[in-house]
Amino acid sequence: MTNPLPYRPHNHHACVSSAMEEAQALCQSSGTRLTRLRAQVLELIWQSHRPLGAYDILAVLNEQGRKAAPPTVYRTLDFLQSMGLVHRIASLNAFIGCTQPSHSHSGYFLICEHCQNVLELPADGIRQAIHREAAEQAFSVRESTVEIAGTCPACRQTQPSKSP
Amino acid sequence: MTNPLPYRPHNHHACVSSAMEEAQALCQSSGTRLTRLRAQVLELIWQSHRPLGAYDILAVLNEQGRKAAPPTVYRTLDFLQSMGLVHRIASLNAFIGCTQPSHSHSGYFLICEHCQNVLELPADGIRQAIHREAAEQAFSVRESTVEIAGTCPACRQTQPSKSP
DNA sequence: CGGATGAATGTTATAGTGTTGCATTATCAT
DNA sequence: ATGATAATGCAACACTATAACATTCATCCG
Repeated sequence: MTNPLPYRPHNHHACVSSAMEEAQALCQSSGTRLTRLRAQVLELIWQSHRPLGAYDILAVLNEQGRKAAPPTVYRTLDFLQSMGLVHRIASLNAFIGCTQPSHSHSGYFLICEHCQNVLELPADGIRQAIHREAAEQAFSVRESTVEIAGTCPACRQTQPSKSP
Repeated sequence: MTNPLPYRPHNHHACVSSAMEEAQALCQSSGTRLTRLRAQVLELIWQSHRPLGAYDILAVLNEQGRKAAPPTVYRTLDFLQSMGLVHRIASLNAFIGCTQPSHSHSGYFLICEHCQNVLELPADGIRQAIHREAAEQAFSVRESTVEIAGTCPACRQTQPSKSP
């Protein structure tokens, strides 16, 4: 029904393993530990290019034989977020792997409402616009949430129109 | 402790009543009904320039003698949102009055993490940047969520620095 | 007026999301 | 090894939101 891969085609296996390697390196250099649980959760998230809910992750962990309860998942997600390895998408109550974990940044997302794929944007233009508008209000920005819902190019072709 | 008024000073009573009048007019012209309950909820929201949770609203309604349960509040909020009279702030699970109900638009918000006041921006610059970046990805935008958390000018003066 | 109709609200129950607090286990440096 | 610290297990709970059905309210038409 919906495509498990992002609409921008790529080698998914390579994409996951390179993300895992990058995560490992990041944790080493920061003196934190990418434990088995954390790696497991990160990999789950990366295997899906669409956002996963905390309870989705929980269910998979339990299928995999680990006895996990909600706090386990949320703590793990907190860690991964603090490392910049995953982002939380507030409008979906869900989590997605960060494509640029090395750079500290807020996430800017294009969310397809048809196939649920999410594309993370570098979004320098948006960031600049935000800081410009904030500056006009003398507001100092800590973090910005930008979540753009709509239709990705692939789905627009498949479902070209909804007009009556 | 925290200031119940927005950091941009204004005549709050007038601001609330003009919002209520505008809401009344909007509903009349669209053939919908601004019932007592709906007006009550909208006024509650407007009286606070900070976002209110659905259960905050519920509590006040019950204090005011109405026997309300969650669906009552959520349905009312759905109506007010569909009229563009209030916005939901996803990152806070809370609701705030819309300052431009006549224009259809997404909300762009500056959220002060210290005093909880929220300022809604017209944000043409941000909107343009979003559409430009989306267009580059051939993504068609339906709705965008922009929620900028940080410190408002008033709070920056009060709590000038958190650096050690 | 009075009944029919549809919109709005009341009511009960439940689903979904996230947190607190404390017990236990694993890891690491001495 | 041992003691300190980080990570995970576990139980209970708080907060946010929706489903399904019953009742009340407003309006329109005869």
